[in-house]
Amino acid sequence: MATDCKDYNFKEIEAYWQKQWDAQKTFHAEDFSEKPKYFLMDMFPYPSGAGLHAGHAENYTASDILGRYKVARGFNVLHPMGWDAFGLPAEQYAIKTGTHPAVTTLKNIDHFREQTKRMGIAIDWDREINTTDPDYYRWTQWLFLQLFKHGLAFADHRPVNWCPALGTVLANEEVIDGKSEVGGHLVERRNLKQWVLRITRYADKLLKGLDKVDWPESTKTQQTNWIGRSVGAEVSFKLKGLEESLTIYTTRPDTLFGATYMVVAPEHPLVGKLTSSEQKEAVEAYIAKAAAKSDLDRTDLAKEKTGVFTGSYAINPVNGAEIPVWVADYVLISYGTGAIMAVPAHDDRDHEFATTFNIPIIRVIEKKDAKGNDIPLPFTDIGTMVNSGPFNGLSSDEAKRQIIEKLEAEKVGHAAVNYKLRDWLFSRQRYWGEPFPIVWVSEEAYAKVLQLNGAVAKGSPEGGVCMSNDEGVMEYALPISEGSLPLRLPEIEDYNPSGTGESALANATEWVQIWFNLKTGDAISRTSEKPEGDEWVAARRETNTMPQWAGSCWYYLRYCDPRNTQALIDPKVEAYWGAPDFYIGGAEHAVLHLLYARFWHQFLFDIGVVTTEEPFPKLFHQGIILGEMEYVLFKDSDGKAISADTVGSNFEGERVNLQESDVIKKGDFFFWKEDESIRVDARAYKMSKSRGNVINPDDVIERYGADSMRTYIMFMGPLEDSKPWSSSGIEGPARFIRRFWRLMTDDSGTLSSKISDTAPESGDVKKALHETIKKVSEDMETLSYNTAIAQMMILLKALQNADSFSSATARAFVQLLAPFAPHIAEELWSRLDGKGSVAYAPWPEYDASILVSDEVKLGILINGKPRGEILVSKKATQDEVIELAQKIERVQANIEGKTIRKVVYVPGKILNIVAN
RNA sequence: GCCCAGGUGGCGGAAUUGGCAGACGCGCUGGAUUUAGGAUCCAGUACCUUCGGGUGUAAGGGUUCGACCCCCUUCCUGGGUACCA
Repeated sequence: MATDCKDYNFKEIEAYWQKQWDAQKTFHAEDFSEKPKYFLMDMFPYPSGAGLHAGHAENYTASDILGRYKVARGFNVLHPMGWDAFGLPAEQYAIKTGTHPAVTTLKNIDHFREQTKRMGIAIDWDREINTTDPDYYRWTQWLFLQLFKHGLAFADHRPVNWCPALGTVLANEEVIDGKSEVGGHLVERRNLKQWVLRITRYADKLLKGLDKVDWPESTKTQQTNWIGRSVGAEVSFKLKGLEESLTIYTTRPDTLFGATYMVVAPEHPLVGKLTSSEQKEAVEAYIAKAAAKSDLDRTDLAKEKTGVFTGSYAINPVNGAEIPVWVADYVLISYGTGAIMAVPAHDDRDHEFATTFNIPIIRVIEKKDAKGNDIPLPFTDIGTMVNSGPFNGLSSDEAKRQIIEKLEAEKVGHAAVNYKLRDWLFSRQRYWGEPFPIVWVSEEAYAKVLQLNGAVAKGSPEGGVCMSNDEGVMEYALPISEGSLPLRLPEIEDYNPSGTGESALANATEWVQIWFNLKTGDAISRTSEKPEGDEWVAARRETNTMPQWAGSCWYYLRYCDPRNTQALIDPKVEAYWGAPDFYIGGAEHAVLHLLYARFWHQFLFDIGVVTTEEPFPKLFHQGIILGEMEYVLFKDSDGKAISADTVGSNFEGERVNLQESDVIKKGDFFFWKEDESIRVDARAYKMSKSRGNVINPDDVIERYGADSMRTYIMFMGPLEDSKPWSSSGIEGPARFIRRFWRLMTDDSGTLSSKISDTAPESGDVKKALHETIKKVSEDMETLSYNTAIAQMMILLKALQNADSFSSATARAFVQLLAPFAPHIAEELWSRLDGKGSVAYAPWPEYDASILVSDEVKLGILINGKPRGEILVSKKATQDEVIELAQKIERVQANIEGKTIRKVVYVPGKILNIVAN
C-alpha cells in the first residue's frame, strides 16, 4: 500500500515508509540464514546532546546505500546501530545538575535513534546496543577479567593531570597551557594508582596483521608509525671509575665511531652515580627543573636543547675513546633504555646539542651529492663508512651487521628491537564508566587465595597483581566472580570526584567497602554482617573506571548476539557472522580505536572466543563535510579594507563575510569586486558551533526531505574526500528527486501516461537504461555514489525526452534509485505494482547485448591534436581508418604538404597521424 | 621538522593498465510559462581569438606518437605526529 499523495509530499511519504519498515521489520538480520551473510558496520556514535551532525548523515547514508544494495543482491545483511555512551559530557552535566548520567544518556539516545530513522537508515533495531547498559558492560567487565587472568592487565603508578584547586583529574584536552580549561587553575602532574594493559606484547602481531587487511594505506601507515618498530642494537658503555656500565639503544650502530658524548634522561637511575661532586649542584638543579615541566612543556620548549655535564666519562667499546656523559631532557626515560650515545654528525638533535655546547662532531658516514661534494652535516641517511677503523669503506648496512657481530662477540652489545608503542593506560578517575571487576586485599589475604585455589586464584595471573598503597602497604588485586557480573555502578548523590584523586565512586562507601570471598570471588557490602568462614575478608573495590575505549573495543561482536546472557557471543553465531565485512567511519579513529580494538580481538582470538584474526578486514573512511565556502574580507581598525595576504595570524580588525557574487577570481586568488586590489580569504572550514557554520541534518530533512538530503550528500563528491557543504548545491539532487516523481506520476497522482506496456520502447531508452544499470551496479561496489547518481540523472533526462517507456523500465529505474532515495522508491514501487518492498526486489541485471555496438566514435589526431572524428567499426583496419580520416577537411588541411612519419592506431579509441 | 593525502572552469566534481579534459550538478546569462515565486521548462556557459584557430588540469623540467595520469624539482592546501635515539 502506498500513500495517496497527489504531488511529491516527502514528509508524508517518508514518515509512512519509515513506519512500514519498523512495523514489518524489513531490515531484520537473520542468524543462520541460508543467504550469504553481509555484516556492515558504522563506527557507532557517542550520543551527544547536540544530536546527529552532517558527518553522521554522510557515514550512515553511505553504509545504508551499500546495505540496501547488498539486500537487493540477495545477501542476509546485518546493519546494526548502537551507542558508545560512556563519556565525559554526561558526567559533567550530572555534576552540574545532579541528573544521573544514565538519564541524560537515554534521552540523547532516543533523539539519535529518531534522527537515524528519519534519515531512512535501514537498521535492525532489535540488535541495538548501548555500552552503558549493565547487560552490555558486564561483558566488557568479563573481557577485562580475561585480560587480567592472562597477565595483560597490571596496576602501576602513572602520572595524571591533577588540578588541586578543582580537586580533580583532568583529561589532556581539559588542560590548556598547563592550566585547567575551567577556571584556569594550575595543573600539576601527580602519580596515581592506575590500570595498564600490556598492548606492547601484541606489538608485533598488531604490525603483522596490517598486511592482511584491506584498509586505506594512510591508516595502515599511521598505525605502523604509531607502533614504531625499529631494529638496532643495545650497546653497553663502560663508565670511567664506576662499576656500572651505561646501556643505550641505537638504530645506527654503524655510527658508533662518531659517538662524541652520551646523554641520559633526567630520570635515569644512574644519574646520581654519574654525577661528580663538582657537577652535583648543576645536575640537581637541572633535574628539578625538568621534573617541574609537564610532558607538553618539555616538547614545547624543545626549540632549544638544554643539558648539563655530569662530570663522568664513558668508554666507547669500539675504539676506547673517553666521551663525556651529559644529562638532558631531550632524551626520554620512556623509550629505549633512557640513555643514548650521541652522534652529532649523523643525528639532527645531537647535532643541535653538540653545536650549542661545543662538543666535537666527527663524520663517520660519507655521501657525495651530485656535484661530488660531501653532503653537509648533520647527515642522517646511510652511506659509506669513514673514520671508523676497520669498517672504513663498508656500506652502512654492512657495517651495522659487522659491528653488531663484534659487539656480541665481545659481550658488550646485541641486536635489539624497540617499539614506540607504550602500554595502554586503561583507567580513569571518573564515575561514568565501567567499574573494574576488581577488589583490593591485604598480602595475607592473597596468600590465602593461593591456598584456597578457588575461582579467584584461577582468575588471577601468575604472581598476582600488587601495588603499594599510600601508606606503603602492599595490596593485591583480585577478580570478582564472573557470576557476580555485571558489577553495577552504585547510585550516588554527588558525582564530583572524591577530591583525593579518586573518582566519585570512592565516596560510595557501601559499595566500596565489602566482604570478599577469597575462594569464590563473591562480595557483599560491609554494611552487612561478615559472613561465616575465614575465606571472607574485608576488601575494597577498585574505584577507577574504564576509559571510553573499553566499550567500543568489542561492540561489533555484540551486534551478532546482543541479548545473550550466557556468553559475550555464542560461538555458533560468531561462526556465522564472523567479523564485519565492511566498516565505515571517520579517519580520526585511525590509530587509537582501531588499534585498541585490534588488540582485544587478537587476544580474543588467542583465547578462542573469536575465529577471525582481525576484527575489521575491510575499512573505509568517509571524508569530512566542511561548512560552506566562506569569502572573508578583512578590515583594519579604521574600517578600511585590507588585502588578505597582508593579514597576520594576530589580526584584530573586523572580518566581513562576503557573498560569492561579491568576489572575483584572478589567478589563484579571490579579490573584492568593489576594489580588485583587495585580496579576500576564500576557504571552507570544519563545521563548529563557535564558527556558526554547522549544518543540522534535521533542518535539511525538514526542508528537502531525507531522500534529497541523502542523494545530495552522496552526490557531493567522492565519499573519502572532505568537501564543503553548499546550501545551493543541494538544489540539484533535490530537483532530480522531484523530476523523478513527475516522470513517474501525473498531476492527479496516478501513474504517468508515458508508462505504457503497449507502446514500443525506443532503442535509445533501452540503451540508456542498461547503461545506467551497468554504471550504477559497478559504482556500488566501489562506493562511487557520486557518479552513479550522475548516471541516473542522465537516464532521467532520456526518459523525459522519450514518448513512452515500459513499466519494467520504470520499475528498474525505481530499483536503481532505491538505495539512495528509499522512501520515494518504495512509494513509486508500490504504485507501479511492484511486489513487496522494493528493498527485496532482486537487483536489475543489464543486458550486455544492448550495450555493445560495433560502430564507435574514433578520434582523429594530427601530431597529438584532435582534428576530427569518424564513426567506424571497432574492427576497422588501420588502412581503412586512414582512408576515411583523410577525407576529413580539417585532417587534409593539417597534413597537406607534410610527410606522414608515423601512424598510431588504437582501435576504438584514437588514430594519431604524425606528420611534418 | 617528519609521515600521509591532495591541487582540474566562478563552485562541487568527472575522465587514469597513458588515447578527443571539463560528464553530472550548482551558480550565472538569455528565453518560455506563471498573479507571484527560492516553482517548472528550453538554450548557452574553461579561457583567448583577427572566428582560421590558439591556450589550458598548482609551477618548472623530463619520458612518449600522445601525459590530469608515469618520473624529477619546487610551491601550496588538508590530515596525522611531536625530540622515539
